[in-house]
Amino acid sequence: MARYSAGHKDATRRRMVEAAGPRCKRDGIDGSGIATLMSDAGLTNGAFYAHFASKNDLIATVVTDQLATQYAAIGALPPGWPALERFVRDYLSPEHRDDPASGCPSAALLDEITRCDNATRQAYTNGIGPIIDLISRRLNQDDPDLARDRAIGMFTVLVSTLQLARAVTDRDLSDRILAAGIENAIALAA
Amino acid sequence: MARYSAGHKDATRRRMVEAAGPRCKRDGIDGSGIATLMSDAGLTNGAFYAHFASKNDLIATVVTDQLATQYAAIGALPPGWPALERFVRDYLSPEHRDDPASGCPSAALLDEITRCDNATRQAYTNGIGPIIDLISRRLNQDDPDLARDRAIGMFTVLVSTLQLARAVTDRDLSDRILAAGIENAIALAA
DNA sequence: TGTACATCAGTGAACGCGCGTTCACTGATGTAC
DNA sequence: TGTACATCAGTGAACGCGCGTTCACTGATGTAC
Repeated sequence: MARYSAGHKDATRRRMVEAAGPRCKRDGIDGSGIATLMSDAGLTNGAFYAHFASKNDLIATVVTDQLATQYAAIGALPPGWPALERFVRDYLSPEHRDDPASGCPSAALLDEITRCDNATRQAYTNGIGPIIDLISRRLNQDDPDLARDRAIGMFTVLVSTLQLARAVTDRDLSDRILAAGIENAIALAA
Repeated sequence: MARYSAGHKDATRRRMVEAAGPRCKRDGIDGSGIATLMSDAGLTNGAFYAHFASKNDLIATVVTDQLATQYAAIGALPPGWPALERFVRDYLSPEHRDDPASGCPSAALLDEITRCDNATRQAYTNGIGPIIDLISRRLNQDDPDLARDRAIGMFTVLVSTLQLARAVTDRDLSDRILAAGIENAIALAA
C-alpha cells in the first residue's frame, strides 16, 4: 500500500472529468486548456498525463460521462407524458439557456464534436443512441420506427432551439425562440 | 490614382471573406488561423490588418456574408411547397452532410457562434431573422405567429439533424438520422 | 523499535509550436514639375 | 519628355502568449529488516 488510499487515483480522475464537463460546455473544447482544466480539478498541469493519454482522451471520456449523466436524468423522469413535457419546458427554459456550463452537452458542443477525433465521435455515438431510445419509448406511438423518428425530431428541436436562443443578442427574440421550440417539440411528440 | 485600380482593395477584402467562410465551416472558427485564412485568399498574414481590425471583425463579416448567401439561395427558390420540400431534401442529403465547407453556416458553427463576441452574435441575429421570415412566408399558414413558430421549428430540425448526422461515426445511423429529419421537417411544415 | 528504502500522485519548469497582432520594408504605379 | 517623389496594397520577420506535452523532482506514506 502506497501513500494514497485504494480509490484515490480513481477519485482524482473522476474529479477531472466532472470539472472538465462544465468548463468545456462553457468555453468550448478548443477554449479549455489543460492548465485550466487541471486547475478546475484542484491540480496542476503536470499531473494530467498520469490520468489521460492526451487531451483528446479526456474529451472522449467527458463526452461519455456527460451523455451518461443526461441519460440517467431522463431515465429518472416519472413515467407518462406529463413528465416528458415538463422536461421539454425545463430544457427550453431561460435558466438552461443562460447556464450552458451545467446544461445539455449536445447543445453546447455538438458542432465542435463534429470536428473532433474518432474516439470522441464514437463516444458521442455510443452515448446518444440510448438517449434517443429512452425518448422514443416514452412517446405513445404504436409504430416503433415512427416513434424513433419523432424522438430524433424532439431531440434535434431541443438542441438547436437552445443553440439558436443562445446565439441571438436580442433577449425578446431569444425568449420567443424558446417558446416556439416548446410548441414544436410538443407538436412532434403528438 | 495609386497603383491599384479603384475596386482592387474591395475585391481583395471580398476574396478574404469568401475564402474564410468555407475554411471556418470546415475547421471551425478557433481552428482557422489568420495565416491559413490569408493563404486561402492568396495573400500573406501581414496584409490582414489592412482589411480588418481583428480576427473577430473578419468573423462577424463572414457570418453576415454566409447568412446573406443562404438568404439569397432560399429567396431564389420557386414559389410553392414543392420547392421548399426539395430544399429540405437537399439540406438533409448525404452530400450536404459530407461537405460542411460549402454548406449551412448554422449547422457548422452555431454553437461556436454562441461563444463569440457581441459583434459576431449581432451579425448572426441580423442575418437569421430574415431567413426565418422567408421560410415562414412560404408555409401555408393563416396564423402568422404559428407560421413563424413552425419556420423556427423547421430551421432547428434542419440544423441539428445535420449536426447530429455529422457527429455520429456510424454511417447507417447517420443516414437514418437524415431520413428522420426530412420526415420531421415536413411534419412541422404541415 | 528504529531506520533505510520503494512507491507514486502530484509539482512546476521547460519544450517546441502556432496563435493574433505589429511593423519596417518593398515595389509598382500615378503625379508633380 | 524625363526624373524625383508620394502612394499604398502587400510582404515577411518578429512580438509576447498560451497551447499540449514532457520530465526531473518532491514528499508523504507503507514496507523490509
